[in-house]
Amino acid sequence: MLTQRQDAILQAIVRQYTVTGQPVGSKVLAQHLPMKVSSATIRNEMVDLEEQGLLVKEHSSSGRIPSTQGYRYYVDHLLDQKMVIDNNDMAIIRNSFGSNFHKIDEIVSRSADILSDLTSFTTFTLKPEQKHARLSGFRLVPLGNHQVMAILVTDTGDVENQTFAIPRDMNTEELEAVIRLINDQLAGLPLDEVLVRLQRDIPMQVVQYMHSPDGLLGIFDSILSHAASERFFVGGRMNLLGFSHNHDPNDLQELYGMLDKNENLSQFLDPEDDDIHVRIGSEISNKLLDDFSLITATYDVDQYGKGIIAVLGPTRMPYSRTIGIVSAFRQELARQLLDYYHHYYDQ
Amino acid sequence: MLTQRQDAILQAIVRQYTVTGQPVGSKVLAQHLPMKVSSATIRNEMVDLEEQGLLVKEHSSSGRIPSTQGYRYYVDHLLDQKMVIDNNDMAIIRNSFGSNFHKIDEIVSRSADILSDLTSFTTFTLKPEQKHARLSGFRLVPLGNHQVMAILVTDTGDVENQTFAIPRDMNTEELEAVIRLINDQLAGLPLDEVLVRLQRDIPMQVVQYMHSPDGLLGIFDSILSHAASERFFVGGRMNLLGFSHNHDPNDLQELYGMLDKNENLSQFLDPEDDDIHVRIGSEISNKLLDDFSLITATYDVDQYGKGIIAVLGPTRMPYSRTIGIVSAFRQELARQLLDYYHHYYDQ
DNA sequence: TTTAGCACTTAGAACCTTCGAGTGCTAAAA
DNA sequence: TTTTAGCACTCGAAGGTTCTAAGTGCTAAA
Repeated sequence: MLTQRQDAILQAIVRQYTVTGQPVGSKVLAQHLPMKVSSATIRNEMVDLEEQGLLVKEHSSSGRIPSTQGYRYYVDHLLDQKMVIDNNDMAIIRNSFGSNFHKIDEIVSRSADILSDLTSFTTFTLKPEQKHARLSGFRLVPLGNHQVMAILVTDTGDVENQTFAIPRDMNTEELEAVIRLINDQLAGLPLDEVLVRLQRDIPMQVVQYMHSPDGLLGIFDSILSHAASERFFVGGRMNLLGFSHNHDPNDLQELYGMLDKNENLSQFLDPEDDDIHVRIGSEISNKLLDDFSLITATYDVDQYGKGIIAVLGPTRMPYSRTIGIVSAFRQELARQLLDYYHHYYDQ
Repeated sequence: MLTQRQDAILQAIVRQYTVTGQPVGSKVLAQHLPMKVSSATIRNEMVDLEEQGLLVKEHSSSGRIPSTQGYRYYVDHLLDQKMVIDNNDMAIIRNSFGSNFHKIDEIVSRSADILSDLTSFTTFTLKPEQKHARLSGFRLVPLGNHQVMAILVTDTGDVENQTFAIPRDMNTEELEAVIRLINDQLAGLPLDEVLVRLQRDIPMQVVQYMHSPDGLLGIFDSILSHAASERFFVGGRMNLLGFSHNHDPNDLQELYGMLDKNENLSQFLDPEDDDIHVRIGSEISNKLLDDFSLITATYDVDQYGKGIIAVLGPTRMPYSRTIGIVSAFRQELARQLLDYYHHYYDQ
C-alpha cells in the first residue's frame, strides 16, 4: 500500500508523462505536487515506488516513467472517479450523430468514427449482440438477367444479402423448391444451429431437386457465416500511424492485418461485465500491443441487447479524459439506438 | 538523342539503382556494362546525361540517380520490349484465381489482391465500365419487421441494394405506388440521367402519395449514386508502408485518405487508349505521389466492356517486371471474366 | 576519343567533449 | 525520525573533429 504522498507523486508522474512524453525528474515534479516537499524527498519516495515496480527508468540517471503496473495502480486508485467529461467533448458527442440513419449498422459504424475523432485513437464498435439471433427466413429475389439475390433475415431485424448468377443448368423452380425446403426446416433456429444443419442435413435432401447443389448451398453458407460473425466496425484506423511510435513497417503491417481479421482482435473485446475495462500494455498479452492500452465498455440498449465499444491508444494516454469520453459515449450511443428502434419498430 | 553507349549506361544505372537503392558510381557501373570502357569514360558520359536532365546527383560527389526524365527515357526506349514475364509469375497468375465466384465484383476485387501480392505494391482494379449503364428498375422487398430492401438493377447486370426501416407513418401501398411511379418514368434511362430526374422531376409527383417523401427519395438517391460511381477496388493497401520511404505519419495519413476517396484517385486512372501507361513521379502531378510511379492498363472483355487495372509503386521499381506482370494479368483477368459471363449468361 | 592519374568533395562512421538533467548518498537541519 | 541541502556521479543528446570510402571533375598522355 502506498502513502498519500506516494499516491500524489505517482499521480503527478503519470499526468506529466502523458502530457510531455518525457521521463519525469524530481525537480520538475516538485512544482507539480499539491504539497510542498523538496526534490530530495521526492527522490527518496521514487526509489521506493521503483522498488515496488510502479516506476521505471530509461537509464540510470534519467527521470522516471510509469510501468504497466504504475498505470494500473493509477487507473485503479488515482483516477478522478467523478468521470468528469469536458463540456466541449460532451457537446460534440451530442451533436455528431446526425439523424437520417436507415440502418443499425450505419449508426454503429458512424459511432466508431465519432469516437475516434474525439479521442484521436483507433476505435471499435460492435452492434448489440445477436449471438442468439434466430433465422426468420431466406428470401430469393429474381433480378432478371440470370441473377438472383438471396436475402437472410433474422428475428432481430438483421439483414444480410448476396447476389449471384444462376448457372445455365439451373432453373427458378428448382431454386424455389430449395428455398422452401430450407425455410421450412430451419426458420426459427439460432443462426449457429442453422449453419450446422445447412452443412449436415440439408445437402442430402436437396439432391432430390438438383444434381449439384454445392454451389448454391455455398452461397447460403457464406451469407449465413457473414450474418453470424460478430463483425466490428473500426474507426480511425490511420490514427495508429500517429501514436504507434514503433515505426517498423513490418510491425505496422502486422498490426493492420490484425484489425481486419476478426478472430485476432475480438477475443480482446469480450466484456466480463458492464464496467468500463482498461487493459494496459503487457496486460493485453499480445506482443504487438505492448505499447497500447485498450479501453472497452458495453452499452445497453434495453431489450435490444448489449453492444461493445472500445478504444485502442498508446499506454501513455490521458486515461481520465478517454474513460470519461467512453463513459459518456456509451450512453449516447444507447440513446441513439433506442431512438432508432423507437422511431421504426415500436408497436 | 543518345548514343548507343549512353543508352547502355542509362539502362545500367536504372537497373542497378532499382536493385540496390544506392546512387550508382562510375566504377561499379563499369563492371555492369556490356562494353568495355573505363570509369573515366563513363564519367564523361554521365556529365552529358546529367546535362540532358536524365540523371541527378544527391550531392556533388555522389553517384548518379535517374531523374523522372531518366526513368521516362528508360521506360520509353530501353525496356525489353518483348514483355518477358517470369514463368513463375505466370504460373501464379494462372492459378490464383480460384473458381467459385458468384459475382463480377468478387473477381475484380480478388484480382486487386492477387496483383498486389504479385508485385508487392498497391493496386487498383475497376470492373468493366458501366458509365452508360441504364436503369432496369428498382425492386422493393418487404422483409417483415418494418424493414424493406430496395434493390437497383441495371441493364448491365449490376446490382445495388440498401435496407431501410419504414417510418411508422408510412405504409406499404404508398411505397409500392412510389416505386411504380419511379420505374415507369425512369427505367431505360442512363443512370446519370436517372439521378437528375430523381432530384428534379420526381419529388413533385410523389407528393401525391405521401406528405414527406424526402427520406424515402434520399434512399433511392443514395443507392443510385453508389451504383453510378465508378468505385475501384484497392489491393495491398498496407504495402505502401513498405515502400513509401516518406515516414512522416501525416503524409501517410493523407495518402491513405486519398485511397478511400474516389475522386482524388480516379482521375489518374482514366485511360487514354489501350496501351499500358506508365506515369512516373512528378508526371502524376500530385505532390504526395512524387516518389511513386503509376502503371495503368485497360483490359478488354469483348462485348462486356473494358475495365482498368493499375499498380502504384515507388519510382524506383522494377519496371520491366511490373509491366510484364500487368500485361499478362490484364489478359488473364479478361479471360476470367469471359469465363464467368460465359458460364452464367450466354444464350 | 579514351584512359590514367590526381586533387577535390561529401556523407557517414567513429570518437571526443560539453552540457543539462537527472540520480543516489551523506550529513546536517527540523 | 523525517526532511533537506549539497555534492559527486551518470547518462543521453548535441555538437565538433577526424578519418575513410566512394565518388567526382579535370588534365594530360596514350
